[in-house]
Amino acid sequence: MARTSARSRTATVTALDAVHFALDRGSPVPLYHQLAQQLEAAIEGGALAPGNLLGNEVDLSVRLGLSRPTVRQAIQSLVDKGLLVRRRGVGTQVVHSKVRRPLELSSLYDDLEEAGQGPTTEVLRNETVPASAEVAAALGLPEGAPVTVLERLRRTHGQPVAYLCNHLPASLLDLDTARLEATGLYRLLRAAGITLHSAHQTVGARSATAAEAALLDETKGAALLTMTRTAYDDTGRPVEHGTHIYRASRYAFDFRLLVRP
Amino acid sequence: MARTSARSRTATVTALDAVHFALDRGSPVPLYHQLAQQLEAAIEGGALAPGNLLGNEVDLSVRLGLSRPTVRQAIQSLVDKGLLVRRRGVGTQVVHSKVRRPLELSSLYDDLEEAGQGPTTEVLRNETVPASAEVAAALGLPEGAPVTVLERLRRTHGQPVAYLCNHLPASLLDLDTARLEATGLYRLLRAAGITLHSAHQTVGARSATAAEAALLDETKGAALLTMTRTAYDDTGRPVEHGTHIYRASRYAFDFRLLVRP
DNA sequence: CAGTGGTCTAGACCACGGG
DNA sequence: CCGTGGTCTAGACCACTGC
Repeated sequence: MARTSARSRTATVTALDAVHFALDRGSPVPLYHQLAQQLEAAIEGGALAPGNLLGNEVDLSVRLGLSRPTVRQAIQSLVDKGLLVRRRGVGTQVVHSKVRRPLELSSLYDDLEEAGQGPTTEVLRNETVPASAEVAAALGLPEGAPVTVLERLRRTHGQPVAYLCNHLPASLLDLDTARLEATGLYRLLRAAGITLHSAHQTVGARSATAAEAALLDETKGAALLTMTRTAYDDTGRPVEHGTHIYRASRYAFDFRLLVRP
Repeated sequence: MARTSARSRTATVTALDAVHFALDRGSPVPLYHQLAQQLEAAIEGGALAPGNLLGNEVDLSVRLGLSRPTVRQAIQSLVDKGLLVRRRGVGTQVVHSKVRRPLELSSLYDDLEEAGQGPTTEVLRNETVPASAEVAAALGLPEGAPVTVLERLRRTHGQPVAYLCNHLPASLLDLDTARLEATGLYRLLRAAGITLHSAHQTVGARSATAAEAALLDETKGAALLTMTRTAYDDTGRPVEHGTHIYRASRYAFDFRLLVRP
């Protein structure tokens, strides 16, 4: 009884009290993930405004019928995503920034899985060749090993946007030209059971050569955005090495960073 | 007894067996973090080669005198850093890529906290002005609110590399010109107790105007790398908005991405 | 089938921050 | 001081993988 009155006395009213959570213990999706999704929905939907306290973890776990570590795991995943902030002695609150929708790092796909408009891809080249020294080094293969070389031209609204040149170990998969024109390379890799895990990128700029200008419908000397990337699968094996050239007048990289202390 | 023999029978010999771990329960640094650091050192030092299995978590926790969740937390932190991979039914192994040293995302600081060479910074401007519409929007302030505007020229080896223009809420802190020339803006922010948490960046390219060319010792029309960034502190409040211009001939962004499924 | 990581529980004590 | 998150324990059962 003393316990109960103490709890009700100290229980802080939070915006979370009004939110209903539906947890399905029979679902194959983990409880902490269900909770995280519903918390995220509450934040995105405005039920939890920026700066709102979440209320302490113990009360929340009691209310939800979960253990505290499980609740913590859910909250932690949102902290990792940058949606929540924890403060010792204070509580957990919703982050203040308004713009946080595309917080998932998408820059890996920015140029491959497009939003909205209708991008088209023309495959200029798709064949197997011996690896050059540079490609071999990037892919961790011996020089001369067979690699698939891919050259593509990407357009949006009929206008060229980017020239993409990629190299992959030939043993990895067969790339169908028709499929490549219909979808992105990364989708094909994923469909082949290859899950990307990390990538190393270098982004620079330079002036267009005459050939590049002709290909991209620019004038010679126009500013181009360049990117070279090596992507690794979840075991750390190099899977793809690409050299991309973008028309700076029609493309920019847009991404978010999370600083992990 | 049966237990013991069973365990020794099933215990897999791993490269980890040879590694000595020293855990200090009296230390203020958490056990899981001590373990993570020592595991990382073992990997970086080569005691654990790429592809090596770590051995199961239960055995490891017994050997270290820790609970399994604690060991898991240590391992998870290295998985998050991209050093380890977990596979159900298989085990935890060291990732294959050789190049993983600068896996911490450093691109936020690439241009502000330099490596090696001796960069110098010349402060061209450091004053308080009313916020323009664009700056006010980026910083979440009313238009006309006082902001500190900062213009700097960065050189390495005596050659200009970048022109940096930054805006900060004037209420945030006082920026000492002398200190700005001696260290980076982000170091000053950190020293003032402001911890950066996330940032939104846009990277593009364009041709130099005559004025930009003169400032950066380029020729008019030369390719420039541009970057605009808004940085947020750990509560999600905008802290800084910058527009930077880099000489593409002397600078490129180099960074790593981790794909979180 | 046996071994692995994946998830979850029900407690405990500590360190920090604010009133 | 008290409430918060931060850390840690000692178990449990499940799902997936590979043989």
